[in-house]
Amino acid sequence: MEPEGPSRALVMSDVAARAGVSHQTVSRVINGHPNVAPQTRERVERAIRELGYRPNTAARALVTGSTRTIGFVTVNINQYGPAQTLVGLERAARAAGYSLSVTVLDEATADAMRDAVDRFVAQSVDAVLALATYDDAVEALHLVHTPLPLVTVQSGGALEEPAVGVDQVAGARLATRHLLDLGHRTVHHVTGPADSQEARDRVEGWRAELAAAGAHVPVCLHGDWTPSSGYAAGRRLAERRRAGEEITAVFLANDQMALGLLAALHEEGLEVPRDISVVGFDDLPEAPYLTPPLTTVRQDFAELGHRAVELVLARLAGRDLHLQPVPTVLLTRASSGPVPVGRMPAGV
Amino acid sequence: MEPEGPSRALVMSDVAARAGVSHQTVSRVINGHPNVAPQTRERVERAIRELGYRPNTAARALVTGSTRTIGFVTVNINQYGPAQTLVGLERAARAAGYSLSVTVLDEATADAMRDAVDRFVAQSVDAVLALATYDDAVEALHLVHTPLPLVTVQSGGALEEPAVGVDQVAGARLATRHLLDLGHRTVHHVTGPADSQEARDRVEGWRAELAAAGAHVPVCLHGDWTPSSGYAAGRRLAERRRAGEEITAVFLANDQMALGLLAALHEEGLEVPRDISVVGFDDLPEAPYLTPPLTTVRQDFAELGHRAVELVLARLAGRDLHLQPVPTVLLTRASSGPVPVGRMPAGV
DNA sequence: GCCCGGGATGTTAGCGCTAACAGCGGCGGG
DNA sequence: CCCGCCGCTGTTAGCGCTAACATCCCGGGC
Repeated sequence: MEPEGPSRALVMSDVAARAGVSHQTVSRVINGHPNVAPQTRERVERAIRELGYRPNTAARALVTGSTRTIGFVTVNINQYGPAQTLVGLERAARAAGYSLSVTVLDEATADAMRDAVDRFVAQSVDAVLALATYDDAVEALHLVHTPLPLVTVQSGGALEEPAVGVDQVAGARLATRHLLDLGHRTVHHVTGPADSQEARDRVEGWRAELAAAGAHVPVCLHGDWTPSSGYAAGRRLAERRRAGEEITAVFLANDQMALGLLAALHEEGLEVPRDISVVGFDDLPEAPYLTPPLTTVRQDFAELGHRAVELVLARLAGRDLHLQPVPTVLLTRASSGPVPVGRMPAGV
Repeated sequence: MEPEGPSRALVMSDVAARAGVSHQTVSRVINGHPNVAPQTRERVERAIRELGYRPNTAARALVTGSTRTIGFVTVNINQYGPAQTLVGLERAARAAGYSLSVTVLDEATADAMRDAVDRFVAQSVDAVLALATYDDAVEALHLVHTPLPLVTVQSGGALEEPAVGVDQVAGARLATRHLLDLGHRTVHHVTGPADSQEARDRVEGWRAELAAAGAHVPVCLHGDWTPSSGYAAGRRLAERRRAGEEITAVFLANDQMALGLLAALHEEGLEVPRDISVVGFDDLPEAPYLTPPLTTVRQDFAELGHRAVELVLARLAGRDLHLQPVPTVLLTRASSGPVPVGRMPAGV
């Protein structure tokens, strides 16, 4: 007879009434406190189930100060890496009972970063995860004065603050070593943007491996992650090759640039890997279907997300954790091959 | 002398004290209520600025019942489309003063979908946005009984519930018409997965345009968005062509498949566009750098996100809005060209 | 048999904010 | 000259929950 529609949100005392206990006992059951009689606990749990009760997070957040939400701020989510990182993080956060609130920065300036973190603070997230591959972003993060734990993902470099990342240096060494093993006397490199720590780490790995092998370290070509810049690099390399320089292997800081480079080499009449071997970084879904299929380095984003959340949880618990960088895997495909005898250009 | 560190969160009464008013007046200023003397308003605003005060969203949410958060649930964020949609949504939501809480489904099952929406309900988001390109997801959404407004993005088809989407049919017609205009007698089509409404819409557009032109409608080849399936389609088309079938133009439901198809045609010794013209859908960043650069259809994801949020806001305000689908643009590049005379295969 | 300790439960007081109402002046009209 | 209304501001009462304290009851030790 009473006009009780499906509306009028359920609250804790509704459950309490049905179970014949006080709302505080319901709270205790929900939060898994000890000192609740097994029989009472069962009764409350049944009431919760029957009513389909869900605690109000806002009220809980107000009193505990914790929203069980992690803020994630990033730029360039349309890039493969960041998108995958987001997926990995969300999955790991969800598994840990947290939800993820996302902000995609329009630009990696200190102001935008500070604003994003500010909004997260106001939103009372428990922690902030920042994908900080760009220096601007990293710097901005340093300037942000926040009472909450901040964990940077993929910031690489000198890590004073808690951070997780993929071992870019090792990945680059893997790629370079692979090419040297194939018999190339040296390996050329097309970098990512200079203000990206990731890009610099890949340069470092490439250089280290060449040095370790006693190989000549050529001057880098500079790219900016885009296929367009890879295309330009391809043109320039072809030209230098025509001028007599020995160029038989190229390692590019990402697959998108490799794609552009392949297009340029093709137009220049150079064949891959017969004339030049090409190795990329990222393992885009399309990498196996390029012409030719691209040898590349894969990063484990699921693992990265997992460790990032683990680190956040540790910080939240007051523990300090020191995590190793996530390892990478080399995927050998047709774009890299041995230097054919007699195919060397005119020589020095 | 007092031990006041940078901590101890700022609350409204701190601002009130500094401005010499009551906390309620501060609240009024923040929420833009009328009936506050200009001078008082100014004093309060200054205090807010000086203190760097930000209202606590949990407390506000508790009393207003609104968290100013929108939940977004999606699958396959590593695909270009979904990732771009996310970016568009986040931007639009932020502009409207909302934040976006993201869930990436592992699989598009009803259970997973219901679970995600449930979590959003518990989180008291104000509305749920669902990227529902797959039937499973759409069905799951229908089953979800939720007290909050639910807006589907890109679900296409018969829209009973509020939804926004890109005009897939028109996009596919654009692509098909372009190829017919180039002189091709008909256009072959490689579809996306059968359980994707988007994919079916593209089929429909392709078929409609062929029918309108009185052209023969060939049997579709079936793909699943992956480069791999495009590659397989390319092999089959090449074979059928060798068998004497007239195949001079292909429209693929996305760029990734087009990429795979280009690789297959290349291996088969077929030249694009001399032997076969190819048109994709999506305009991936790498599309201009494929061999040859890919003619494709671009969707406006920023606009899509904008309209989705607009629709959510309208629903929240109790208004009902009927939005037109977002238009698409054809980008003509080198992969599509006229049918060269005398290049026709042996004929029927 | 009485007192004490501790497990199980209930009661109370906020968390920081907004909405509703109360109060308090000043100005215009009767 | 006084009343009433209105524009501005302050006061009070929750929103739904958890933490701290209060209460009750039962069993064991002296």
